[in-house]
Amino acid sequence: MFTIGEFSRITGLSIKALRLYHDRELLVPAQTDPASGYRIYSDADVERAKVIRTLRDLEFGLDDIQAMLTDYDDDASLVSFLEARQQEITLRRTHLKHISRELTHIIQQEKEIAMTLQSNEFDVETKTLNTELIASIRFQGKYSDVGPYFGRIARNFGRYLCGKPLCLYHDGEFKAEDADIEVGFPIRQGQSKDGVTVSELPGGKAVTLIHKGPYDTLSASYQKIFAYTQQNKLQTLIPSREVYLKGPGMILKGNPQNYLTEIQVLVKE
Amino acid sequence: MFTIGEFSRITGLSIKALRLYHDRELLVPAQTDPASGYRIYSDADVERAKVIRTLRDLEFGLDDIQAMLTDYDDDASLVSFLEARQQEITLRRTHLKHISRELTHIIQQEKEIAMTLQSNEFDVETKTLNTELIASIRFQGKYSDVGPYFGRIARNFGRYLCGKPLCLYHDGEFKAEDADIEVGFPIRQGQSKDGVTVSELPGGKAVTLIHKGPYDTLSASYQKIFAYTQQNKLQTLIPSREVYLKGPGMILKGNPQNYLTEIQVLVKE
DNA sequence: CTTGACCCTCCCCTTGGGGCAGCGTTTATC
DNA sequence: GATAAACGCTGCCCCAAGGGGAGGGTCAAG
Repeated sequence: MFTIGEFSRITGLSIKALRLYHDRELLVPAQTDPASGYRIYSDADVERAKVIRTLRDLEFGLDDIQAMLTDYDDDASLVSFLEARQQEITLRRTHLKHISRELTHIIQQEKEIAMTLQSNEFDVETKTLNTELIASIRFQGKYSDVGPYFGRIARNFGRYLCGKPLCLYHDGEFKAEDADIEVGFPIRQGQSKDGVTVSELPGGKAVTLIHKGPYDTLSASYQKIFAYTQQNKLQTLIPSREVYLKGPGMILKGNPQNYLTEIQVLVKE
Repeated sequence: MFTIGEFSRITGLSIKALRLYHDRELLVPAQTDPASGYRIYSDADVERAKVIRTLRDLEFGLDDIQAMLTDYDDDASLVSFLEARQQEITLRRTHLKHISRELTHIIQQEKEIAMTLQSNEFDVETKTLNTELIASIRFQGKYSDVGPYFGRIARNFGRYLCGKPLCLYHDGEFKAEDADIEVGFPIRQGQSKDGVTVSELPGGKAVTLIHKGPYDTLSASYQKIFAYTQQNKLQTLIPSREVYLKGPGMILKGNPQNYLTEIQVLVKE
């Protein structure tokens, strides 16, 4: 016969838990001293407590445990309970897996951006771009209309995205109203569908500059780029490209002063 | 401007949740009609609500979300939060994985037993046993001492177990007190360690009988077996074996009347 | 007799809302 | 203008499985 403290140490169940189980009639001590109210547990109670602990470790609810202990005396009859629990846990696990993947994705994105921020001095550079596979939508409209198009591509190709969103400007001049804009994402693979075109974006020699700040100050960076191309007698090609290295985040909108946009202009070699 | 009901439909957050977030000052509506107390939400509130929803979908707590929205305006600064959450989720996932494995194990065991129960008529049979790799402990003592030895083997070889527990009786006669008993489990692989010996249990022609009932009635089944061997002029070998197909379950003790024990006695061929 | 360890009951707290009662407001319809 | 349906408000209790603590009784040793 054990006091509740001893019993707690034996079974690994907290005193609070034991009192709760007594209340719920899940584990009623063999005796209760009527005078003092002290609970006195027996060896048989130890057995039952161990069973309860096992089931709690499997994260069954107290009500389930109650039912299992009341109605059954054999593991075989518990199989349906176990299978139900198994299924719940599987569901929960896949859900957590999704969350985990999502988090990993966001974290990785942010880390890449942090590296770009550190390593770059935001000067005009000349580099060779690789040909990329992109999923894109081309439309006529205003720049501010791009949001939903990005959303549509992301929904259709979410699993295959492998880079930052970008815009191609097919006009040779600036147009506020009726611009010929193509929005897209680099993807690993995929087929055109639902109005989204999968195509190869050709690479080549390009003059690039990373612009830091809100989108409405991009023109200053364009000026730098074109100053550079003229100075170096480079002939620019259209479409020009903007790669949105860091814009509004996955969660927060962020400070536009910290947005990073790489402007890429292909030039004749 | 939206009423709480409209806002709820827009954001996918329940009215109850919205009122709670207001209480907690996590999402305070743009205005509150002083006369009626009606909450009136703005477009800016929609943005904030979406952020909150995203974070809730990642199963952040309201307090965490509060902190994230109060102190930061950029995803980059959330990375430490995200990583902490990531780690919690990983922990939780591995825990659930353990539970899931445990459940699968129990369920599978019980299903095997259920099949044995259906397909067998509990008659004396002659069959050929395969050689098995077992992890075992041999000791001198009483039958009732076996429990802890099984526990020790299971702890050391838990991952490699691939069959039912068994006992080998090395005495040629019945001994109550100082029997020479070897307890073991079939395993897939492993090395001797911590007093547990890994060895090959030789197979061969055997006379077997599945005994149904508590262990103290095993003698009746032994009697049947030896009656059979004598009748068929078979010479029995020691050690004899008991394989505990169904004993006390992983969770419940079960009804001893339903215990199943296969007695195996090798015979000379 | 005291002291410290142990035990009791009772109440509040946790998370993220759900449900309901009781009452007020808005809006459309008659 | 009246009325009813739909919508909104606050306030209270509820969930699971205990944890924390207050206030008070009990037990064993010194």
